[in-house]
Amino acid sequence: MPELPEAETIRRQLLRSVRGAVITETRVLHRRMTRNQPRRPSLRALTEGRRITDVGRHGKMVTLTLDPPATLLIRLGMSGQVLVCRDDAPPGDHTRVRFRLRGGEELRLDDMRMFGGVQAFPSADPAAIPPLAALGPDALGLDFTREHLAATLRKRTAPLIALLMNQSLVAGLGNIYANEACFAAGVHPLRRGGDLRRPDHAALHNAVRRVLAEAVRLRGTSMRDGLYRDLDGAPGDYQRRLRVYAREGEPCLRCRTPITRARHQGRSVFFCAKCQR
DNA sequence: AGTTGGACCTGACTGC
DNA sequence: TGCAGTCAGGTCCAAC
Repeated sequence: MPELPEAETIRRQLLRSVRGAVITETRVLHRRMTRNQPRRPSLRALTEGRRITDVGRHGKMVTLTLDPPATLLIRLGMSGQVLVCRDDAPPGDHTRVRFRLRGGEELRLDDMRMFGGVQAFPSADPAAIPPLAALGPDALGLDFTREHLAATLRKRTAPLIALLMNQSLVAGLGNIYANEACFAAGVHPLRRGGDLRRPDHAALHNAVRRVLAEAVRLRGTSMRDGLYRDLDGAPGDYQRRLRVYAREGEPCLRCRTPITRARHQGRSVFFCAKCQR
């Protein structure tokens, strides 16, 4: 599932493969993918004829900086896949948006479930791009400090797992890494945010960074449903390192207690009832 | 303002 | 074999 590590893997590969390329033609194969784009300026007007000068990321969002100045925002949703291929390669069943590049290549967004999307803005300044400005600090960025985490959780009554996945508080965590970070910190994911104490903040902050950094190193997590693939079509390797996610009933790797699965707001929450308090 | 629950979306899987 | 039901989850929106 595309969370920060998967988005970062794609960002790095895009940087190598499309930086410097000029978009010559933009085609939207399914309208849902551009549901957030205003009629004017249109996606086409903001992308065609512009050069990709940089590829960035904030949380789970991938940004292509264009020249003349504009920004193309890519959200992977839960089944989004970015591909770079020849522009004459036939589109797949789930190919949704195609950006033809000068020189015969093409940047594509495939997305079976269409929770993802693309949106372009007439500025290269992140502060001028509302979806980016609404995000909290990137979970691997310098602004995500232990103090920020503590202030964020203070007085909150929602469960920790929900707060960690709230992108306006800290950007980059989805269900998999939020569950893994809670385990690594030894904190129960359903505790109210405001109930955490200073040692919890320190452990959790440390755990978030450690888990995400390791997942980036292993190029993300690909579960059995096979939805996440990188730019080359290769799966990530972090699924081998999962310690609680999707391990209901299996022994905790620290204490052998069977992992518990609970439900919160329709999402699965995984934890060790003995190691996480 | 913070929190909660449903809707969106499609393919894989399960049980009868 | 076929079909209905369930599950997965990022994000947005309405309701409390």
